[in-house]
Amino acid sequence: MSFQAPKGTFDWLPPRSERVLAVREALAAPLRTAGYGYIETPVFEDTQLFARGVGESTDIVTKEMYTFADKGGRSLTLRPEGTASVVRAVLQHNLHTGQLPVKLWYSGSQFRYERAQRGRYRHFWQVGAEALGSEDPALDAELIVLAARGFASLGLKNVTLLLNSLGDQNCRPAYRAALQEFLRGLDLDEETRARIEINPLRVLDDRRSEVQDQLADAPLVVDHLCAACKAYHEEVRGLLTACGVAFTDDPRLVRGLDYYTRTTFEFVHGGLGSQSAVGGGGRYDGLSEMLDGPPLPSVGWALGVDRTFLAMQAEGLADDEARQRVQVYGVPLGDDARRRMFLLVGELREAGLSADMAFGGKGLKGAMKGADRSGAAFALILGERDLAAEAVQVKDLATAEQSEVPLAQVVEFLKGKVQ
RNA sequence: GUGGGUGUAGCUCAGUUGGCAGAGCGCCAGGUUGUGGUCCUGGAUGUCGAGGGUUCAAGUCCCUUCACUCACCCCA
Repeated sequence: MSFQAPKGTFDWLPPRSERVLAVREALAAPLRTAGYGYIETPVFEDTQLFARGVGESTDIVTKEMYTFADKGGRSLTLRPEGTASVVRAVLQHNLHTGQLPVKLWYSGSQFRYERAQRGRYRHFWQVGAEALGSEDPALDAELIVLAARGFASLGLKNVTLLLNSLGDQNCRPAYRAALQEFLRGLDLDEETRARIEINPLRVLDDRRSEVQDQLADAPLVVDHLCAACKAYHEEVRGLLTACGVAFTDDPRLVRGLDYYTRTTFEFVHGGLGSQSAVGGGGRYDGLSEMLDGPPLPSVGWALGVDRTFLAMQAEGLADDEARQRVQVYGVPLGDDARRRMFLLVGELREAGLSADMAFGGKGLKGAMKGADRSGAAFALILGERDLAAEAVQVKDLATAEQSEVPLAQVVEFLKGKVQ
């Protein structure tokens, strides 16, 4: 085997792929009921969009982007996340000049150049939602509730919601300074010391115990929120509680992208190997301006499709048993019968039944095996004798009962039997 | 970018002090020349990841390399 999927990528194969498709649909379904419109944006964008939107100091931008030059010399990057693209599209097409908020959802591939491990790949899939142009705690709460509904609809029981507020341009600078002062006094490696100056909040997110052990007395954002941010955060918390959505306050939750303000949240699960997040998001009131747009306070999230599937596997919700692929399976004997069966299978499909047939000139036994493996409820056996009689043998594969049905009536006959 | 583990049949994996390349599952065929699932019988499939070295002899020992995987960093 000379070719294989590129490093850090993988293929979804049946029957698992069908379940992943269903996961994607289930995560998106609540958004459709809440007035979110579907948006598709290019898989690649101007590199600067992500550099400015995601943040120059983030790991995503400094080392995880798939960046390449096209034949025109433009620097393009495969999207590492969806929000920057959506904001760019909204600004480009002036969607924000209509009624606000603009509510959009998307679903698709994302790319990050990382060392792959369980739950973390170079090519992965997200379902995302964004509500742009409105500063309303109910909108933050709505999105969180919709995500929680999506996970719940898949049967997931062990998804936990972590919630925090990062403050805004009024209160964050003072907090940031206080945190920096604290962090500078710690014993940290060079890379982390550099991070203190660029994005000190992310030091709080470090999972290494030698770092965490020193952070016990670190100043927390919650203690530095201004009155407006505090009130906003309380409102979000109150709405979630009223909706019956459980959450855990996590004052250390900061997330890795630079654009977040106020509300941040993460849905975590224990079944993802060393990863924990199945989804996450937050408010990004300043992003539009970073991308040369007008002030456009917004909130959004992205849920990891493949990570959600891992979580389902961990909870025993993703059995690999093959499903029924078709309802009816044709078993032709001989060339004349094969031509007639080809037409019959087409008629069945036109009539709304799913149907397949044996291909490749298999013998009867092999064709019957095919019928069995297709999961079909009925096999249609057609040989020379049946053609002469203008009839087909209809075999119930569960009971092994077989009856002869005139070819002219078999479609109606099966419509009555199946479903 | 850094560290650990693993590479043998389509899949999951055995393979002893270096001595004929194996099992289970799957696949194909036959038992049944017009009947699947169960059962019985038979069959095919290998660059033992790749390259080099030691040896009479290497899947096994040594070196190099590649891939996969898990973990760190970080994140969905």
